[in-house]
Amino acid sequence: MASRTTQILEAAARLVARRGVRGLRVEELATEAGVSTGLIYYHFKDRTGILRHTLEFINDRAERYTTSHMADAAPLAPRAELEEVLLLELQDAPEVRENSAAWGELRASAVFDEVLREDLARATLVWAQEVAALLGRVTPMAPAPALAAAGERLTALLEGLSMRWLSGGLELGHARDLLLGAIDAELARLQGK
Amino acid sequence: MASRTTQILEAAARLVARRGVRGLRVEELATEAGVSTGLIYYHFKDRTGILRHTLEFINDRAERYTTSHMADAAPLAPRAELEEVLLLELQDAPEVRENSAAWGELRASAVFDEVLREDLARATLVWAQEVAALLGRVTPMAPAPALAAAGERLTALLEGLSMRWLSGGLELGHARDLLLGAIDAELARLQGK
DNA sequence: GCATACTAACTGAAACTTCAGTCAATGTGA
DNA sequence: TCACATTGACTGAAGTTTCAGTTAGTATGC
Repeated sequence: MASRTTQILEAAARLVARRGVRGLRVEELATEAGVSTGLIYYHFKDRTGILRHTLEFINDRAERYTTSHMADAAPLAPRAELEEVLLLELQDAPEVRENSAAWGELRASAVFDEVLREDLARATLVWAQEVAALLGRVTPMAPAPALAAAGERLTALLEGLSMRWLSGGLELGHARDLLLGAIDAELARLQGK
Repeated sequence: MASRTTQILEAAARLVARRGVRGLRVEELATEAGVSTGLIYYHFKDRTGILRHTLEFINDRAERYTTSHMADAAPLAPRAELEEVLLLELQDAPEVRENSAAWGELRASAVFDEVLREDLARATLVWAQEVAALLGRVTPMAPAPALAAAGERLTALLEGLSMRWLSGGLELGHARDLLLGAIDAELARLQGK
């Protein structure tokens, strides 16, 4: 059984995905988590603290479901693995959608909230580096800075596509095709150079 | 001279860019617009109404802003023009920053607000098509669907980079380099095919 | 009996909304 | 031309609501 803290964070992630960071009310969070408002403040310093931990939680959860695939029986070819890791974020599974929505909200909120920035920037960096590492396994001869740049571009693109998908401007399948095209373009560039 | 309603909406757009949708205070809006709080409610039903009209206003302005640029008949080489149009959104000028921030807020809000979606999707489409047209002038032999896809990718990437820039996770110069790299990759792909 | 976990009820400030009333401009009838 | 009536734009303060955060007190396990 999940700890109280986890239970609250799960509810927060759910709520952020449903109502947005802007729409997250502490009292509503308490109801969603099935606890009192006081308990929220017992476990978290303040609303911003809730948000910061929610971001961390979402990030950990995303990492878990991306890396858990890596433990699968069949070891994939580097490129297939790269594609799978990136496409994982573009699926209509409730948890994935929730993660993407919450991530987008936190990104948008960080524009106006200093406190969220550092954690977000670090998480983004780690993510981009992971993608860069995967790219490196596909094109081992490519120089590190080029890999890093490609990793940043692919993750930034994925965020952009994800927002369009969630805001209803882009079909999921089309978003996936666009992302695959970008992977193709980046790899061609890395190999050609 | 702008009408009172427009004057209020301009102030609201400014404030949304500065403080975010959640940070928009009616009293602060009144001050920014140089009117009384009462007048806000004389012209708009309630806070939600202000927001709805403001986002619509931003959306219209963004659409006008991009398309008016094409009328310049700038004597630039196709590729230079393409780069200029895209890099326009990544500048530290107050007006650009305001537009980008407001657009990001609009995009994020649309995830939770049905009403905003349709207009947003249309503006996005127009923008992506404009970029596709510019790409087509650089690589006239490229098939239309490939151009359209590249236009969608570049604009989505730009949105993603813009958000990272505004949320403090990316230096402006680096964002510009990344975008130029993506243009390079897309053009290489269009020509190579 | 002490620490940890937890709740219900409450507080205060911030912010949304309303409203009674002012003001300038524009009819309108004699 | 002048007095009076009407209207739309507008103000600022009072009224009301919302919400993050607090507190006092209770249960539970060690």
